[in-house]
Amino acid sequence: MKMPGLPNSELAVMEVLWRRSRLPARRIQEELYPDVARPQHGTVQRLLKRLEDKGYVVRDRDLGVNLFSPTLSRETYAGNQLESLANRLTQGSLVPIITRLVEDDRLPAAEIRKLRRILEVQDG
Amino acid sequence: MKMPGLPNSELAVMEVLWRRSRLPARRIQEELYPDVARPQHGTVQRLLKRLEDKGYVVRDRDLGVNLFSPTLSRETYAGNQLESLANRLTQGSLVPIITRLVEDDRLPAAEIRKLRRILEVQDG
DNA sequence: GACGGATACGACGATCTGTCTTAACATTAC
DNA sequence: GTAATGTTAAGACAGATCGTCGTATCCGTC
Repeated sequence: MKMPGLPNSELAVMEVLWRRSRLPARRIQEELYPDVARPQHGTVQRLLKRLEDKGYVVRDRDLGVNLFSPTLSRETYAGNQLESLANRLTQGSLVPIITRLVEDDRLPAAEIRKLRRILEVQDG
Repeated sequence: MKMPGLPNSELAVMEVLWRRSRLPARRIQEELYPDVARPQHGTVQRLLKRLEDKGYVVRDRDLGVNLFSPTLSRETYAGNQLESLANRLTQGSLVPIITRLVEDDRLPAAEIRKLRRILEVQDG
C-alpha cells in the first residue's frame, strides 16, 4: 500500500486521532470545527473516507456509531515521510541531509545529544 | 521567503541544475526530454519561471542566453523539507522520528555508524 | 410509521500540475 | 534591411487534488 503525504485538512483529522484514538466522527468534528454552526459533518465524513481509502484510518463498524482509529503513529508517519524524502533526493540516505543540518548549525545541541544517545544504543 | 515542496516536474529541473549549474534552458530541455520532437521549450521555460518565482532558481540575464542556477543545494533543500516535516509533526524535533526509524530497524547499520560520526564531531 | 442522529456520496469552486501554443524578441547570415 | 534561427514571455487548458457543501440514505427508538 502506498503512503502518500497528506494534505492539511486530512492531517488535521489525524492530529485529533493521534491525540485520542477510537473517536466517532462527531467528536472529531467538534474538535476541528468548534464554533461552526454549519453542517460540517459531511466534510469530516469525506476526510475520514479519504483517509480510510489511503489506509491511514480504520473504522470499527460493529457499534451503532463508527469509531475511527489511525493505523500508524505520528512518529511512524513522520518516519515514512522522511524515508520518502531521502529516497527522492539522496538515494535513500539520511547522512547528507543530517550532515548539512549539523554543518549549518540548524540542530540545537540538545537535539544532537539526544540523537547521539539514540544511535549509540545500537551495536556493542 | 517561503520554501514549499516541489512537484515532480520542477524537482526534475532542479535535479539537472544540481548536477550541473549555470545551464541555458535549452540544455535543460535536452536533458529532460531527450528524444521528444514536440516543442517542449515552453514547458521548460514555464517550470523555470515557477522555480524562479519560488526562489529556487536565479537567472543570469547579462548574456544573450539566460543561464540558470539553483539558489540552494540538494542537501539544503532536503534539510529544509526535513525541518518543515518536523515542524508540522513533532514540534520541530527530529528525535521522535529518528527514534522510531531506529527502533523499527529501518536504518542500516552503516547509516547509523555514519550518523554517529557526524554527530560526534560536535562538542568537545 | 415518524423522528433524529449518523453515514454515504455526488457535486462544486479553487488551486495546482503538466503541457502546449502563439507571440515577442534577439542574433546572426545573407 | 530582411530572412532565418533560436530564445524568452505569456496565455490557455485539461486533469488532478483540495476543501467544502448538500442531499439522500440508513438505522435505532419512540
